Amino acid sequence: MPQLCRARPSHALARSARKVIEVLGRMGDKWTVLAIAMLVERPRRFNELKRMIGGVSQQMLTRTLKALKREGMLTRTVYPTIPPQVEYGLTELGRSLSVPVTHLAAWVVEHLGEIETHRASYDAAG
Amino acid sequence: MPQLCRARPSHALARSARKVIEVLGRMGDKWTVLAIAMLVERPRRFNELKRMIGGVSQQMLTRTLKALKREGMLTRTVYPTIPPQVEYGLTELGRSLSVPVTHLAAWVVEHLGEIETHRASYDAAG
DNA sequence: CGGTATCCCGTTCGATACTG
DNA sequence: CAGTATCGAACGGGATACCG
Repeated sequence: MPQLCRARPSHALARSARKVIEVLGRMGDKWTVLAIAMLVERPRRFNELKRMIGGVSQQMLTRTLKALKREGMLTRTVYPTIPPQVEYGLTELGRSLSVPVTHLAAWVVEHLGEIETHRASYDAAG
Repeated sequence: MPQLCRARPSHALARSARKVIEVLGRMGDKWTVLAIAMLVERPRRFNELKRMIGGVSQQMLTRTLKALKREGMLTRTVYPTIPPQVEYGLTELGRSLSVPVTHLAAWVVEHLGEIETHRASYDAAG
């Protein structure tokens, strides 16, 4: 693990900063994390994902999946049936990413109450 | 830890999804992660952070720090000297967040080459 | 079914200038 | 030094309609 937790962690991060935040930015892409999370269990079809996530437009889901495929996070398998089927699944890279992402998501879930308390008191009093 | 890695992880995530992705979105906020990373070592002053991060506008850094303060991730200490000094430091909450964030950043650093390879071949051939 | 194309609005963000 | 104010440019992202 390229030293991030070593002597001067900030510098190690700063060095690869641009590229890292770019990829990290994708995690913030509203749907990326959810899409990955939905696929941890098993591969799923397009509309299946759309239903599960809920509130995502067809276009945004398409964009998200395409971006993830571009980065080698998931596979896209087309079954030339009628009507056509397209199945998305995590690659090994995507599966490996899902680990730290899940941990981060777990942290958020765990501390959500605390965060909202802070927000409330900040907004109320400053 | 509200079950995220249990039987049906996707559903557990989907339930708190909206709020989680909102907070997770902040991680994607271009500079949030970097700001947190820069403060892991020790508290720092505004322009010190600005210099370290590099490429961030004064306004965006202000916004980022304000948002993080609002969520209780960091403290803001004003020393009424002339010229004024303002020091930012991680709270316990922020420090606890820095753990999974650092892991995720480490994952990105570790797999950056792989990701870029995928992107290149995707862009070249499709 | 699983997309792509088009339009259009709100927000984001950088640059610049000004304040305490 | 550490902000706030204001202004455009760029982008994200929804709605809709159409294609293979």
